[in-house]
Amino acid sequence: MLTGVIIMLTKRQLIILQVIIDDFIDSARPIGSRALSKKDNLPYSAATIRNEMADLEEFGFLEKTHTSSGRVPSEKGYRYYVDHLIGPSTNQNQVSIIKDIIQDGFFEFEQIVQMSAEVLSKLTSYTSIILGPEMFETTLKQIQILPLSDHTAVAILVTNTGHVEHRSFAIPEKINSSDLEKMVNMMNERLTGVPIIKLQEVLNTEVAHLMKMYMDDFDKSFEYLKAFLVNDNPVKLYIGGKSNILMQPEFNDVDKIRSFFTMMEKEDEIANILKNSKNGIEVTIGNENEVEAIKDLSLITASYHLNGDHMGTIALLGPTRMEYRKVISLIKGLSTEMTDAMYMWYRNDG
Amino acid sequence: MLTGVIIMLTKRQLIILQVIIDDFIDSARPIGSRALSKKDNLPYSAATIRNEMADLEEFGFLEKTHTSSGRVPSEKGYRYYVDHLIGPSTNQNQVSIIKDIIQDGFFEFEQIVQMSAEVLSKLTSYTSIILGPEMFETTLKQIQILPLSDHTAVAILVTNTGHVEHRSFAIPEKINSSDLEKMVNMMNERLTGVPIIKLQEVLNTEVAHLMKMYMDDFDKSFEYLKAFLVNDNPVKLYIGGKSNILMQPEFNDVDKIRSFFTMMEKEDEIANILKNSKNGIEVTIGNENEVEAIKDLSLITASYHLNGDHMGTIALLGPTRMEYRKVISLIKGLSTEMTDAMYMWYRNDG
DNA sequence: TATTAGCACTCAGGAGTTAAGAGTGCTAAC
DNA sequence: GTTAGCACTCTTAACTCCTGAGTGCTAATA
Repeated sequence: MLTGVIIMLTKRQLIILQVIIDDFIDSARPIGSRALSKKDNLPYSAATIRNEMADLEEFGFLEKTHTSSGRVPSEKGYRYYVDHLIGPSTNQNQVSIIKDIIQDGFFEFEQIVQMSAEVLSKLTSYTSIILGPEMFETTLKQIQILPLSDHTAVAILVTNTGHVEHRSFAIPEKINSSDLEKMVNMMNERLTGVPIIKLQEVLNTEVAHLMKMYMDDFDKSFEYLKAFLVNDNPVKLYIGGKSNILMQPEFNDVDKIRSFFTMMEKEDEIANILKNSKNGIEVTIGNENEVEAIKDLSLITASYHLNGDHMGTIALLGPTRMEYRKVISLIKGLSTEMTDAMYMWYRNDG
Repeated sequence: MLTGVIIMLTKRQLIILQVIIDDFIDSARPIGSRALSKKDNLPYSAATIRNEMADLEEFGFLEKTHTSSGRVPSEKGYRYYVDHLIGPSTNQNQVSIIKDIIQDGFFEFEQIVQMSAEVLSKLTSYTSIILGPEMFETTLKQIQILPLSDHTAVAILVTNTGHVEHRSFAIPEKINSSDLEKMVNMMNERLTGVPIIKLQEVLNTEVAHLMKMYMDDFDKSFEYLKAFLVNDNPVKLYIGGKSNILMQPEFNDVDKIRSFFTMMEKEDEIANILKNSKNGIEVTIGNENEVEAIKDLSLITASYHLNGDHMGTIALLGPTRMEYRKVISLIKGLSTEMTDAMYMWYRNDG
């Protein structure tokens, strides 16, 4: 394989490479010169194509599975294909499915994300992963504590984005309902409008000493409440179509399936991969991935934004033999939609 | 195979049957007379055991995979094993793992159920499914509508069990915030304490005409609100360890894996199976299952209760070669715990 | 009479062989 | 520069052979 050299492909080589990759993406089977020469858009003899294929292999764009097999795209081949051979394709009507969901307006952002992940995986038959959104701009709207019985209550937290979290807890013996009410009022006074990521700070400085006045066994309850308010892992991962990959012929092997599912269970690791993705759309093919577990898969990521700040990441995970053209346009569309949706949500921030 | 006859097994046959099934549950491999005769608890020659095995096969408790293979338990064999050969086993320390979670008191019932499902599947390496709880005794505690911006708001519904649901929606143009407030007050007045399953009725009769007074484009908003309050599918399914079955050697075949995951996606169907399960613990082995998709699996179900009313079902789905002894005691323990937990939650119903 | 040893028989599964088919690389002709 | 032709390679599936595990039956044994 020639490396470190700028490779100029002839027009014919470009066409042949494209046809081979398109065919392989479609069929998942190696293709030979004879079969290629029969295709309408390739009016060359098998021998000519064989020569070109030999060159393309020398350049590193194609591979053989064994000495006398047909050719298969290499990772470098996919890279070239993604970078140079796929023009802009508009899956406008597919994007509009997602657009409709988002613009319905009746859904909370979280639901939108979940539904987008599911639609995305259904449209592509790959596994979709959406990270986010980050909470930079999210502020606390209201805290409410609602007694359920003499000794239990549910705490409800609402953000300006319509995100709701809640947790049940036991009311400490010494606290009566009027104490509780005062406490909540006090917290709302101090915490409303505070960005979620700053909650911990404000809680520790401003609120802690006030709380002490109301509660005798302050420590335990405060710690508990803090754990509720200050979520360690505020950025959520939405996964759609985990079992879609079972439809892909490359997962015809039980071990591969096993290792895929094992990998998908490590949500932290996946979140990390997505967090580190750059702005804009990014395609990482096979061994280009740094994480061992997905070195035989391709990952497409795109970010969505708010006022230029990176808010989250949309991703699709599939075999290296991926329908890049379709997938890229779809993800581009979705990230635009989600950026718009973010803007809509935060626009009239009360 | 002899059927319709009461079969009396000799003591030795019972022991042999038990050892064979125990061994197969452990190893998943057919076992032959020679290997059996070497076991400590079977001081008989291979020939003797062969004769007994032939009888057990004639009775229908054992099968051969081919003419000269070792024996494997038949479904009838498992049935006999479950009904007569497994004494009470107490996995007390395993049950206590779940007990600790439940009794922590800090979790909402829903979380408890989710965690139980996960622990159950982890302890067993099978897939756990928990249905419920039913809402017979659940009543509405509070409705709240919190404006997020000029034209969006989030509605929050809390039940007496600490269950919280919420949904964002667009505020109709013509409604101002004081209208909204009145409306919510009115709904709380009328709906607090109403059982969730009767919400629809009360909404249609008592609340509908009152609402009309406040809202001009009443219909759309009312319908939307109703859809939120009256959840079509109030009984939820919690699934744990979906990919656990990949560890089972019987799922060494991609097609089986595929059909399993396809089946698991049909949550309605699964919910139906569990809904129709009887009170108490129930073991359904292979073809005893009426649903086609699980005819080569075993399902163990147990119900949990409140004041004698069936509230929900705990289930484990695994290969017919299941660790029945362990699993049954575990599920028994869990259903007791969950019944207790239900009682705790509803005890001080405010 | 119940148990056991012995032996012929069966079958699954792995190793080895063969044949067909798809595809290649090279050479020579166009 | 392109193409036809041909020898060669390698996979895959089908077939055969062989071994080992296990059985059923019969006759000997306790």
